Amino acid sequence: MGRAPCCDKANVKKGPWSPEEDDKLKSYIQEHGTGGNWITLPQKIGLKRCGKSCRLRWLNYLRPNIKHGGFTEEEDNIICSLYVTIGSRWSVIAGQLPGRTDNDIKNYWNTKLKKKLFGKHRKEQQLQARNKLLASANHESNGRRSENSSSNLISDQHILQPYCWPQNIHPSLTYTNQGSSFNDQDSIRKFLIKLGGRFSNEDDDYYPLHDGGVLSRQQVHEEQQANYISGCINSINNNQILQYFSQTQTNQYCVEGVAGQELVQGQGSFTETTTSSSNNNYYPQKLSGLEFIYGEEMDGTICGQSSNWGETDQSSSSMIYPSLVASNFQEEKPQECVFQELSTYPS
DNA sequence: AAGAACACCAACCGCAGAAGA
DNA sequence: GTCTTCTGCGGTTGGTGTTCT
Repeated sequence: MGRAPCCDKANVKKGPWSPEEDDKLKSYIQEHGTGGNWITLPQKIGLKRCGKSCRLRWLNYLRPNIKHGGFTEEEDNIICSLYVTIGSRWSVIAGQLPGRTDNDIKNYWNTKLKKKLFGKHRKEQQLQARNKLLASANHESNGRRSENSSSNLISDQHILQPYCWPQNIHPSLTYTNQGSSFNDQDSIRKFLIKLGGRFSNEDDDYYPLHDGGVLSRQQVHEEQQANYISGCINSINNNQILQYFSQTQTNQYCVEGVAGQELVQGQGSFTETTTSSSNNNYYPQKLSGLEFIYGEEMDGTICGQSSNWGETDQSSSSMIYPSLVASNFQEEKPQECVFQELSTYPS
């Protein structure tokens, strides 16, 4: 059985709101509140609008103390930092910026901030990578002939400089493994707490579960990494990986956000995965909006999983991504293989 | 001056989770 | 426990304005 529509779509007006409609909605809500039911609200005030549309209009535009445009540098920094940490959770990010709406921040990120931060940088990187590839190709054609050109291409690419996240996004957010870097979960948590303390109690070393239980930070850390890796390599189950964790040092190259996001990073460069919060699995998936870091032509292969992000031409991509190939795993020492790759990339 | 390309942003859509019957 | 309804969220679309050729 399909879900009933929230409104009669034939009888609702779409498109831009008129000043009259704005006035009706604003004055009603200011006088009576929403009444806890957006669906019936438009009928009450005689608006031929969908309840969802009214809600959106109110939240994004009519609500008092809404700021539009004119983002400050400090706000830019906060948005960037949070995006790196928690991904595209615009409502959470908006919660840290009073007067800003998630829609506004989302638009701002997609249209301006992304380009501001990476546009020029990326072009330079791509040009550099392309030149090196050309030089490498010339060298090959003049000298030795490769038996397997594709594998050599990949290894050559690994020599190239990968995309680097700008170091000046936020003073407390760096990608080195030294000093006050953002290289562990505590740092991220402290940073988020500093921004507003919405995420957790500073003294809290335990993560609440839906069933009322708790997980220690270490347990969460291990489970997330295990889920992540098992998501990469389907043939290895979580328990095997957790077992590995219990026997070895935690991999220091996995940096987790509070909500299961991970930045798998190396020295001054990183690759990114995000997780599906909806089903509590920590499987990598597309992190929308960061293709510019990887390169537009990236084929969506994350740790050996292809996720059909779009058409690609791998040979033209200047993105260096640490590929954890499943077949490697299925051989003799699977766990060592993945951790070796993670911990040594990029060399 | 005109058309194309690009940028911006308000609004829509569909999905998932929460709440209630 | 199941179904329905509502809310909130993030991704996407499409209209409009601006810049480029």
